[in-house]
Amino acid sequence: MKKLLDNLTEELIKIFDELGYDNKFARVSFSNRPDLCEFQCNGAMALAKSLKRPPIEIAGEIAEKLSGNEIFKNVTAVAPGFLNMDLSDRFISDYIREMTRDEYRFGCDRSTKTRTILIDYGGPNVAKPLHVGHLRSAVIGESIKRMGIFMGNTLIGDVHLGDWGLQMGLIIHELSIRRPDLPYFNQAITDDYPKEPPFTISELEEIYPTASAKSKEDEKYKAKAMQAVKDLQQGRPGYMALWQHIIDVSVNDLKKNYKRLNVSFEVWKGESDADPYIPEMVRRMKDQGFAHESEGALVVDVKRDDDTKEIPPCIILKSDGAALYQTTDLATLVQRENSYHPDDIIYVVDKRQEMHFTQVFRCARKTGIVPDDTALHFLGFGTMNGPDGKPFKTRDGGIMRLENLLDDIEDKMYSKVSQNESIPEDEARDIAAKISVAAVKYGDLSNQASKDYIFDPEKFTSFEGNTGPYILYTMVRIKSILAKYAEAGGDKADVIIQFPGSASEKGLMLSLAGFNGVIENAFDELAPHKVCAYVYELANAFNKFYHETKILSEEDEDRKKSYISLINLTLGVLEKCIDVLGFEAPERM
RNA sequence: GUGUCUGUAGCUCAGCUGGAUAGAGCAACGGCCUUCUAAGCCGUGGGUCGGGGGUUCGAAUCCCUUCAGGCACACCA
Repeated sequence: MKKLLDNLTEELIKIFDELGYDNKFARVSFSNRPDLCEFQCNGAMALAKSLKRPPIEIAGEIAEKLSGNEIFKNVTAVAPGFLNMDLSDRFISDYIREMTRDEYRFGCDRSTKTRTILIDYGGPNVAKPLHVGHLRSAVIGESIKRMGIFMGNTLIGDVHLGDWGLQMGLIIHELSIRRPDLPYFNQAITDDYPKEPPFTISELEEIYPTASAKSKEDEKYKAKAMQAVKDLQQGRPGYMALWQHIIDVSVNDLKKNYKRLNVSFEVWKGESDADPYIPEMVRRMKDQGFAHESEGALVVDVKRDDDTKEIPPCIILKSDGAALYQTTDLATLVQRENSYHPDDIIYVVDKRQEMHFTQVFRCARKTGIVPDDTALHFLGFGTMNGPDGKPFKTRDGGIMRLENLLDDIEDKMYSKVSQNESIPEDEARDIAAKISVAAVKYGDLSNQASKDYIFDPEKFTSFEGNTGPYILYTMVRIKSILAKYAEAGGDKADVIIQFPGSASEKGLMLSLAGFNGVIENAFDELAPHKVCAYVYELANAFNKFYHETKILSEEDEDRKKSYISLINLTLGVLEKCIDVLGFEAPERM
């Protein structure tokens, strides 16, 4: 379905062409002065100079041509040269009616060329709990993934686990001290290891930091851990089996935590999956002359003449011959190219890693790991700060677990929801969980991803104004009306859309009509906050309409049906929007 | 030091492919529940858009400069 503004712009283009004016100035936009008009075109002012005529005259000429047009009404030229116009009642109601016929997409067409897009938005380490630092990547990435799918693309979300390297050696070594009796450490045994893991997730979460601390104080301990890594990489059976247990236990726990946030991944690949590609990749880089030695390390130069700053070379192998994280990320690209041939790869990672990815991207292009027609996107997000403006911490300054953060928010929500005594406890728990997710995700997503933002639990749980709960509340109101309508024997599928009967009704219609443009634009720009802004505007438009309009007590049956159709569409669009943002609304609250 | 991002109401943030009187929310103050959920709606007060130049008919938006803050700058990830 053609976007509203495109429809209008096309009308203007016709006029501009007739008059012989450059039609690039014909663009129509939503008015920035809703008190004066609904839409505007500023082209006359831009044209004035080249035409050497007063802008108001040009605008007047266009307005003249538009009189009698079926799409517009109240077209006026205003000093110094604005062209103001409103939409005809017929056009807007026709447009809305067409939206209601498209009950899954609401007039938002799929992209003309659909792509396979790989999105990397997890990055948790195994054996370590998710903490607040993992929140943004998960929330933003999930939303972009959902937008991409809605636009008709194939999206592959990859969690990209940190499941390789020293951390694994540390755990294995620490475990070998605590439980030397385990069969994994007995080299005589090479098969038939126990199916059950020898630890729980909480034990694992304690072992790792303990081992990490020991390794920093004790050189010998560290050396042994590094030896364990080497043995693991060479495929020592006991270690491989143990490693698999660590992964399984961790992944299980991670899935549980992500699920709470409505976040899921299509693939659970990790650094270990990239590891086998490293030797071949490095050899090719050497053979093809891309890599050379510098200060003992193997590097690929990635600087360019137009750089505004010095971009250091991309290190492929350290001077001791070991791979490092750039190597792993490059090998991951080899693996992704191999497995999926994506058209786009999007990294949703902390913006502090921008330099690293600049190097990796350039190196991947230069060495042909990634073909020229594969787009690499770096979507860097800012830091989540506490109310004090500094990185979010627990009360005593430690790292806050994501789980604990969500528990806190959920408890506060529950105490609020449970004040409504008509709601049984189970349902109240469920509602509180839904509102919490909405509060947290909307609070995050409504900020531009690239900026730092302040996460204030008090603010997020008070939920008045521009918040997730406000959106949910609006939706619950609509659901409640629709339920009562159905109880009284009405059928919301019986769609009638009449001409708008009030300013607030037309306002709601205009807001609804913007849906397809907003989603398309938000995905193009990888900007979920634009969906939030839209959802808020739409909820406002509905609440204003709701306040002024008695829907169920309307006596004119057709009028009532029209209202029902309109609010049903509103609910559908809101549901689609929050689905794309990654949360859902309860039936009541 | 170099680069980069940010600076908009008391607070938290939109707006930044240049357009009319710079918008929301919170906080403050004042209205609106015998009627579809008041977690709502309506209104009032609150701004040198960090400062200074420039381009333009027109600048929060583009350019230059300056101040303040964050972040990154090859063998950690």
